[in-house]
Amino acid sequence: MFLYNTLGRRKEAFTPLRPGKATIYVCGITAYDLCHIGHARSALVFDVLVRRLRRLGLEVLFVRNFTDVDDKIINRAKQEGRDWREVAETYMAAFHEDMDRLGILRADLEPRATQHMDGILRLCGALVDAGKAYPTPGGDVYFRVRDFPGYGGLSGRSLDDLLAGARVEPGEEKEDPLDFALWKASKPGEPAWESPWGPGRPGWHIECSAMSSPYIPLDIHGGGQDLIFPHHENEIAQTEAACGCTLARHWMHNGFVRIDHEKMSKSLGNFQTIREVLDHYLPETLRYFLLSKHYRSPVDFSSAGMDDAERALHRVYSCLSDVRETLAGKASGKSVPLPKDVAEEAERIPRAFEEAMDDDLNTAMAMGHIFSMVRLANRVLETKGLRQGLQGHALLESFLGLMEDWGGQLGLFAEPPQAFLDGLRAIQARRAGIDMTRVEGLLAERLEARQRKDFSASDALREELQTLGVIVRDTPRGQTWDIA
RNA sequence: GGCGGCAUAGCCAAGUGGUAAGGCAGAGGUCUGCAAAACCUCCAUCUCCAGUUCGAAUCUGGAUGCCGCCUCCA
Repeated sequence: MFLYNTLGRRKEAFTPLRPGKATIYVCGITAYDLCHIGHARSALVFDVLVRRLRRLGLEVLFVRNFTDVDDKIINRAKQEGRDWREVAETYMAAFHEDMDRLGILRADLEPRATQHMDGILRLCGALVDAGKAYPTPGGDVYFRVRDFPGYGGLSGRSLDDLLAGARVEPGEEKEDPLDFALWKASKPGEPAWESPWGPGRPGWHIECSAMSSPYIPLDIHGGGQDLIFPHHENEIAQTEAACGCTLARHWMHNGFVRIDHEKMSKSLGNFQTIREVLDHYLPETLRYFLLSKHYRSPVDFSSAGMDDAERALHRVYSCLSDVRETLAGKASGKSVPLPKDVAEEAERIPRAFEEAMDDDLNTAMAMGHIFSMVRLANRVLETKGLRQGLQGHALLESFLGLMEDWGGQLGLFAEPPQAFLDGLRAIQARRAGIDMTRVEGLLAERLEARQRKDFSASDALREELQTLGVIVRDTPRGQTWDIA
């Protein structure tokens, strides 16, 4: 499998340090608010990575932390007059709830910063003892950036570049503007832990160093692209300065979700929470939407894009439904050879899917192969002789197997097809504000008209339904419908 | 100002040297009582300019536009 490594900025063959095992650490959220779609994307990318590596037979240890003590949490707690711990608990629970709905697998370990204070203090102490960090009279501890030779390696910046943008906040007692805080003295009323430098709390970066240190060297360390600098750069400096070894061999960073061409973020206020989106769309639609682009590219979130995703999913699930129905019916048992191109495609596509997934997790391309497979299945379904014949039947059987495998890797297509299609119609109807009682009445009327073979009445009803936004379809098994 | 990324059809989106996957939308056809779905066919030379090469969307240089990081951020 080839993965793009931010360290070195190129695709590299991924070979875990210990054969057959992979250790992955991904930066999770700071628990101070509801998650938005950007968080969903990050979680999703690494969810698919883990699924893929497991599918390849690797034993994966997947760690995703929670930052549960931080300025933002403290501020939120102050605003709401709540305890900061309660705020953190609330939003960690919300994270789980939202991610579970999106079918994102739970991490094997979910360390929290507050549970790792010993490790954090040990790490700070070791860095201070080694002269790589220093306490200030005010009780802060800073990391000496200039003493760490590789600093800037991940983000591709030189110390001079960084100096131009560096600034010192009033009240900070840094030796050098580049230095960053490992430990912050607490103000009265703020969460505080005892330390050799007085009561304080950890800086953001050191938390991750402490939480990941039991597992280093990591095979893969991941997060959003906005974490490359300074978070991951600092994490590398702290961990590697303290232990003298490599923090992670492979760094993966997902691209942003944008709205109107701008990064979706809390500070810009242009975000949509996962919950808001799931009020209007099925979780699988969001999942499909996000996976239909490559994980390193930015993706523009829009309702038009989500509507497209719905139609695409509809196509897949309709096909799955038709295939299942055909397989449940009778087969002729006759040998009816597949058209040559169908047979060849059926041979080629599964390989192509694997290649796409192994090429830096190219889910967008993999999705293309899935649709090519769907077309093949539909072609077989198209002709009676073919779908009931031995070879066609076998192809449809293997199609279902492949879709289960592929869907399992992407976290898609796992619903019973009819249930999915029903759910899709329901949410679309709700979104369009369609009066379902009325629709059902008209559908019943039309059914009767058709039984009477009164086609003009039936067609009139179909038109009426159409103006309501409902498309009616007549199939060998009767009348079915969809939201336009 | 420093560093980095992106620019592919009406929309979304793959494709890193060999002549443009896939989805949505559109046109024509098959099927259908008529439709719809499905299937078949059609629909781009890849922002611009200049190079390298037998050959470039893919490499190099330049231009233009957009975005990100440099401050909390997935």
